[in-house]
Amino acid sequence: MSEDRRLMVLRAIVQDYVQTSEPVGSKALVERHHLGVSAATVRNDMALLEEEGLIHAPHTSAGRVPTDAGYRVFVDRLSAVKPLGQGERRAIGQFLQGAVDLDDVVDRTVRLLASLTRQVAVVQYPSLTRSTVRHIELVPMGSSHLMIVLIVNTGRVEQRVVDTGRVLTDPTGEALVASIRSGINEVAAGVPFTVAATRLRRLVDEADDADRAALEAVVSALGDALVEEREERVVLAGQANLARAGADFPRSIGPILEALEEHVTLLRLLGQLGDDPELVSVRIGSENPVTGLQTTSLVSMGYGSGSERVASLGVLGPTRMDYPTTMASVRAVARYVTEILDENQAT
Amino acid sequence: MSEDRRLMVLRAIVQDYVQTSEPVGSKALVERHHLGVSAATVRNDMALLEEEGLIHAPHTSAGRVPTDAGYRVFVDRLSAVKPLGQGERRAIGQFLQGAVDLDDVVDRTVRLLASLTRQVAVVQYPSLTRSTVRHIELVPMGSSHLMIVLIVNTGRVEQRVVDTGRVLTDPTGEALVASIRSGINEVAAGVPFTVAATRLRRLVDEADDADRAALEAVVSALGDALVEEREERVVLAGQANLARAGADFPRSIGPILEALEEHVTLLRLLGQLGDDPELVSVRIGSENPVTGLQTTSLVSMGYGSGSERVASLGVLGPTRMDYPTTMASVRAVARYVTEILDENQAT
DNA sequence: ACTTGGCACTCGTCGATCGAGAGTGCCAGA
DNA sequence: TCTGGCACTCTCGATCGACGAGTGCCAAGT
Repeated sequence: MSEDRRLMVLRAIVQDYVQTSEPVGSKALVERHHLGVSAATVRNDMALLEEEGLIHAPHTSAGRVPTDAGYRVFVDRLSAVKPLGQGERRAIGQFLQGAVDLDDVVDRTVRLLASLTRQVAVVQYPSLTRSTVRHIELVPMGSSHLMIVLIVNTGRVEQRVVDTGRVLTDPTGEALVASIRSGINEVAAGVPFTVAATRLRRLVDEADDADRAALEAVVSALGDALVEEREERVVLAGQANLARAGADFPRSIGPILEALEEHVTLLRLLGQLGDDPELVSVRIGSENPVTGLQTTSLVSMGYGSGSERVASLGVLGPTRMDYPTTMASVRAVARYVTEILDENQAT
Repeated sequence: MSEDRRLMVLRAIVQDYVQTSEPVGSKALVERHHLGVSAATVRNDMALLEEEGLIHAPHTSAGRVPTDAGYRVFVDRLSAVKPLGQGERRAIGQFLQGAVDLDDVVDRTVRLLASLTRQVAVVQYPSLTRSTVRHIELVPMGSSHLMIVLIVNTGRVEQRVVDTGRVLTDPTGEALVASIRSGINEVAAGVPFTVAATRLRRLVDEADDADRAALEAVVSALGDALVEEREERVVLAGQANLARAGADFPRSIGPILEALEEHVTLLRLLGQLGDDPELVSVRIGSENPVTGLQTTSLVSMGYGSGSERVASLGVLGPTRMDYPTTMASVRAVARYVTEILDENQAT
């Protein structure tokens, strides 16, 4: 009857199984945890847990293994996110502190996360669409080409080259470039991408006929950059950790590696977070819609400037993972990266 | 005695083994290739080849398998690089043509190479140190900070933020920024990195005391960017192909994945090319100095603007690979990428 | 109404044995 | 120098049986 004890048993099973990676039997359980009841009682509880679909026996005479649903209950009701040790927190800070630009921050973050959790780490680049324009620079190239450099508040830089169809090297041309430069920065600097895109379009409509063509070329290239999908990028690290945990994957790790190369679906996955951005999101095994990742769990969290989450990062591993510790690491790293980005962004 | 025939036998062994991935015996050989001699004769040749260390029998009563040295001879003396089919060439062109900036070129290239060869592809970013400065832009941020944007002739962009320690928002400050901008571009634009670095340093020495500090801050940040090691980056794709070829790797693919995450050593490896930049370089198995990659072969080639090779790309796979086809793909892609970069660079 | 010890039963694992098949090395003859 | 023949070796896969872990259920205890 005691539901409480049944959950204690579930928790014990998860913990033991995570540690030993072998199906856990009733006898081993009562030996390693002081549950205050006998093995036979535990067996009865196990039978119930199996009926509820929380655990499962690989074959008649082996111990029990948690199902995806079992891990779900464990994560939701039976575990607390372990705070990280002092040393680890300091290590995170030091490792990320030395980053020199945004690429470097992302690079260091993903490696840090991989080595901390010993799993595959995934970090999404801060998304442009939710970002703001910091500055747009125009650099003449050759006689009629302009290189457009778009600088984003997260520190990211995008560039494009366009042909204006006009000679820009004479005084008139130089004046034109200067006027376009100041014009677009006036309406777009400091403004979120979506707003900037519409304002720039309006700017073109209002322009003199004479300069319209050149301005139009610049704005349309910028528009591409502002909405472009390619901007959504992810970086991975720690794939080797999959091989180490090879025994956890029934059908070899090939399909998992394949799924990891589909950056587009990975991004979609990372984008689906829970409601509360301060919370770590966990997707377990078959909860996961992506083919190939259904034997894995994804622990992820948003990060980025202040309360606005601009991107996500996370960790992917076997469903048999140490959730409390992994969740702690992911959360700590996400918070740290957010801090770093805030500092860099401080105008 | 006939050395020629012995080499024919070696070639046949390599071809069959690559295709079937099973040790090849004398009988199978005479059936599949018309060598004009009997199985017994082939056996004698095999015994000699084994003495020379070119082939090797996994156990007493199995067929023979080429050794690393055997593959070496095959690559050097027994194979011609197969030209690619018309369709493939066109596919390469189309796939790379749509690239929008340097990141995109590299990204597409690595994916293309991976899917073409069905192996792990490695592409090095065009190295900065062998590149030239196209333009340097300065963007004020806040009251005393400057963002420095360095634009490289390959299309790459680097940026840094420095604190000049001066107020830049008043007229004096704006003039200072303008003068620094024109000063550094005058000496550095269009110039190779190494030269630019020394010229910039001289510029600082000659500056007025009043503006020296601000200029110095800018130049020292630029100096960092010009020599920085982080600039050396590689991108990978196709790791999943390792898993597919899993049977080829005696000790699981873990160590290989680990080695692939050591970007620094990967870069060193890619940097070691043969003398002739037009030639594809092949490093086979144990020829490879990196721990973990000694069961793999690396097929690589330099690429980049015109005759100056600025970086390398390649493919990593099991020693049992189809060398002629792989070499053809690598060479074709390298040439195409070179072309694309040349176009983009055309001033 | 739970809990507990006991016991029969089920299966998967491990190791040994064995036969089949593939391939070799060597020899004697052309 | 090549060829056919033949004895030998070694791996691979299947079969078998003992072993052990773990369960499910039952009857007795609290």
